[in-house]
Amino acid sequence: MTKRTANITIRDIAREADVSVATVSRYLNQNAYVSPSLSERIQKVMDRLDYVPQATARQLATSKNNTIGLLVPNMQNNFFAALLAGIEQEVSKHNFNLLVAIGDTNQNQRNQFSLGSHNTDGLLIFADSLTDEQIAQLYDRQLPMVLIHKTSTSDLNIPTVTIENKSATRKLINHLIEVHNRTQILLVRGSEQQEDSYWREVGFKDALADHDIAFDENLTIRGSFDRDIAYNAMKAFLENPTHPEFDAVFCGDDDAAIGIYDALKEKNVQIPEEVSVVGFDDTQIAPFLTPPLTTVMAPTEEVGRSAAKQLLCLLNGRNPVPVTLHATEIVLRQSCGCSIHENNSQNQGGGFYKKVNVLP
Amino acid sequence: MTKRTANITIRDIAREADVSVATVSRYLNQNAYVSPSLSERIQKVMDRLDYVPQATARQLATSKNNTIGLLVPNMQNNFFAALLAGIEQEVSKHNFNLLVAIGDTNQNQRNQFSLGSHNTDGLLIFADSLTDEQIAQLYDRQLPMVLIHKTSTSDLNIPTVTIENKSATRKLINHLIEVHNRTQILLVRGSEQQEDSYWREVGFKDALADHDIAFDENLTIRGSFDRDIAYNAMKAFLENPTHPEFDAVFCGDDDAAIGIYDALKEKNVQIPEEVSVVGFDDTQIAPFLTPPLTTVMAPTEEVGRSAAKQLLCLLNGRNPVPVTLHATEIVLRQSCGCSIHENNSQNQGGGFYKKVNVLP
DNA sequence: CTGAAAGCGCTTACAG
DNA sequence: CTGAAAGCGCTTACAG
Repeated sequence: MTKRTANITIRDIAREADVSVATVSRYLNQNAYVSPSLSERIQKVMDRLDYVPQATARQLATSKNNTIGLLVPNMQNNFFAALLAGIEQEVSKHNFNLLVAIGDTNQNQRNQFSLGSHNTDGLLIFADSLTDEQIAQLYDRQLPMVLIHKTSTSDLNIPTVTIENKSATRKLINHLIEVHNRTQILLVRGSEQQEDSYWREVGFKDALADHDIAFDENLTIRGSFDRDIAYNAMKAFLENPTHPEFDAVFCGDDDAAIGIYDALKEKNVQIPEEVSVVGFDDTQIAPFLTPPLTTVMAPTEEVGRSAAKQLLCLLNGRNPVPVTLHATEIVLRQSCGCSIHENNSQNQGGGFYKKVNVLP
Repeated sequence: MTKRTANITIRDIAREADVSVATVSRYLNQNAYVSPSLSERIQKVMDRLDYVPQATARQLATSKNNTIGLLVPNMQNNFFAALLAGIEQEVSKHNFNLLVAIGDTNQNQRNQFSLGSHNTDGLLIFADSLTDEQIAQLYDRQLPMVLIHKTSTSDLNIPTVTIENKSATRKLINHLIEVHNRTQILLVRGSEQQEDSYWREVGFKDALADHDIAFDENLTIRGSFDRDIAYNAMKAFLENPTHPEFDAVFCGDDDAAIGIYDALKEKNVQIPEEVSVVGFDDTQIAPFLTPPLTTVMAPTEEVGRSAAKQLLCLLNGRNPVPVTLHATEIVLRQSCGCSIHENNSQNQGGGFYKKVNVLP
């Protein structure tokens, strides 16, 4: 066992500098005037002894952890890295630490979360990492929280940071209908609890309604935001001899789109000539699919940053914004049927717009 | 300020259950026999008061943080999510917490790291997140550490978990030479400090030597493991009217390959007809490039898991493996010139081998 | 401006 | 098997 050498403590510093521990503490935290001569003596000793204050002791004394926790359901989906990057940036800027837990993994027997008020000052909760009951439980314990891509049930008062799903989807589907004359659009549903799926579906239906197209339950499949599930669902759909005709697919998200592409290609369905395909998120991979995926750009890193900001707000006793809704924009690439007149077909990973020439 | 309600403590439990705090503590930690009747009383009170032990107090008393820290230089590169997933999995399995810090962000004035013995029991350090001096400094403080994709300087004794770079690269380049008759292969160098780059370059040279091809310094460019840097370097190379001819590019890693693709396509260089391109890592994006990228599969999630394992080993006083070298394998897709006889060209994100038909 | 002392909420020898 | 008490390393009223 790597026994840690007896730590040098604030008491050692105090003794060597011939001051009280209180003074050392004050110098350390810069929260009270300490005379220059003492300051200098203290600093010298700290340098000499290579002193680092013990976070735990400070936390216990102040009952602040200086740490926030992030809870995500898994790490599959492509945009997690972006979310984390945004969060970490903001969190470390304010000298907080970031504890990360992946929901799936932490199904403790005792229904006790690995992250909570015992080890964090507050939690960032992504989508359905936690059930509503679990969230309510933490809320009862007064744990500061911010929800990401999910709004809190109406009786609770938890700030939310999410993206505009509905109108972007509507615009995207309208593009399919108006520009590419698609009318039989297959909807790949996300998981039911997922709020993003819900609003995307609403936007989808709005677009149909805009053009007096009846929503057809037969033109839906259950896909979740998962590549393989989407692949299998699409495959099953295509292999059903009585499946209705369709001329486009709205995938729910980009990861699902990957599975949809595979299933379609396997059956030699041409994208976009026979069937337009569109996704949502504009993850890193979208511009690299063949054909490049038309989708909706979600500013995920920004979402991460602003969620962290809201939580920090809460921790500082300032009033957070109840709902932060980040704007999204459709990104036209070729999978909808649009064509491109530049030849550097890949140099735009970041979700930038392309100069497109719309072809019906 | 969301004042936390006065916490219920072990003392409350003890009082209500009419036992001593020592007994509650023992029951909590299951580290000494507590009679069934007391146990029951304690459990009841804990349930009733909804008690959660305060991690900080426990940490201070035991001088264990039950937390390990992960340091990464940035989050750009695609494989970070996989690494993190592997680490979190292992760490949470052992009921440890995971603190994440991104190196770039934390350049504190005082040369004090946000992660260290003051808030973690040990550190997982990815590649060159820290300088050798910084590592040495932490080592002096006896902080348990494991290096990932980097070996420790010979005077220190820090376990390393990394991948086999050299022989895989050699095999990859030999494939280019032997199967596709490439002889003028451009080397896109990674950053100098990066050990992966170093060994890949050695493997590259070995392959040339295998075929008595002289290594040509003019056939190298400085690329780093970064898409944009690689793009610009490749572009500059191509625009130099006196640039030497080349018939293949070894990109250093997959991210760089993306930039190389862009630069090549911009100049209408056909991949792989005119120039073969190969990468390293087999990140999620590799099979989706056009043409799909031939590369080397690095088991990143596994690397994460095993790094965490070694650190946990260290923390438990058991002897860690000094160097864990994970095997890698070349993955043939089309960018080298191989062709494929299946039509589902994308349904293999995970880095599986394809059934390939080798064409010279 | 500085210090002595109590306290944060646990754990763990030491007794019995 | 259980309890009383000291201690982990800080912070922060309270005095002076």
